[in-house]
Amino acid sequence: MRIGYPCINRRIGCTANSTFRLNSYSKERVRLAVSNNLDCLFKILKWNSENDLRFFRISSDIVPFASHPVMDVRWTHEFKKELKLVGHLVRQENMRISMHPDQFVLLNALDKGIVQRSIAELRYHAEVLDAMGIEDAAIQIHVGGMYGNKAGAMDRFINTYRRLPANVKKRLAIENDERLYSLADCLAIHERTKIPVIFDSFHNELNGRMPLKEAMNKASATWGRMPLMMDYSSQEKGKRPGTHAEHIDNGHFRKFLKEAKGDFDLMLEIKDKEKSAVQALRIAKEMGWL
DNA sequence: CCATGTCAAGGTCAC
DNA sequence: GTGACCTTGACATGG
Repeated sequence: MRIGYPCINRRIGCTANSTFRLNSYSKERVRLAVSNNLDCLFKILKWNSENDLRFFRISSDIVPFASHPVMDVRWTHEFKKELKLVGHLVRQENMRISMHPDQFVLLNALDKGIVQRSIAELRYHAEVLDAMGIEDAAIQIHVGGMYGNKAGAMDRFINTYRRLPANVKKRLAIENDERLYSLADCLAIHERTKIPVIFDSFHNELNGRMPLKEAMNKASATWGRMPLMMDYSSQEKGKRPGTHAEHIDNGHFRKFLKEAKGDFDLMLEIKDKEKSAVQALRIAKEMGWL
């Protein structure tokens, strides 16, 4: 099992997701941001490997505005060396990588323009991973909207998926969300497409509520010989249901690990990031998971 | 220098 | 049909 956290490290004093306003766009701003982001990403991954955290989500802001028409920097070319360096470290330290384009990527939108922009955004994510030479990372997305007809929306998702470029397709994974598409829905899409399903245990508690063992078994089966990729969180007390915890809830986490089964990599979607990840790692080691 | 409003992109739900 | 909310840090501006 590998344990990790998404995008941001609060301890080492740099960020790999710096961006700027579209209004302030210039070639120089892009170069400055990308240079800073790649430099910091390398430092974070280095810190992670030294702390035995071997799962990390690279921020979609690593190259700001990459899929926007305004982009006019050939960043894959200009930062070739730095991108390769990251990939080298990832392979050397046996780390697993994911990326998670946000809510604007909707492969099943009714509007063709939205679908086109979504595909462009996915292409960008695949280009980052191509340039790093990381073939087996996941680009994780949700199924999308319902548009008043879930079956139709799922059909549209599948049809668009089939037309995606190969470098996107080989990395795309879908994740159950907390309101619209449950794990069962994602598994149904897997049946028709073979897309791997990332299991989010917190979302499953809010939507679907498939028993944990069954959920993990079924999601695992979608990954073939690769370990299941999982997102984990717990409810922040006193906040709207669905709010991610500020700190890891030790009791909840131990209970989860007691029930969990199989070979999986775990991403802690908890707000204090590497702090909780370090603690989770300690607990998992205590309980004999690694 | 600090406080506050704002940020590429969409969808859903309550009213 | 309109506005709040999702979710989040940090950019950017105005005082």
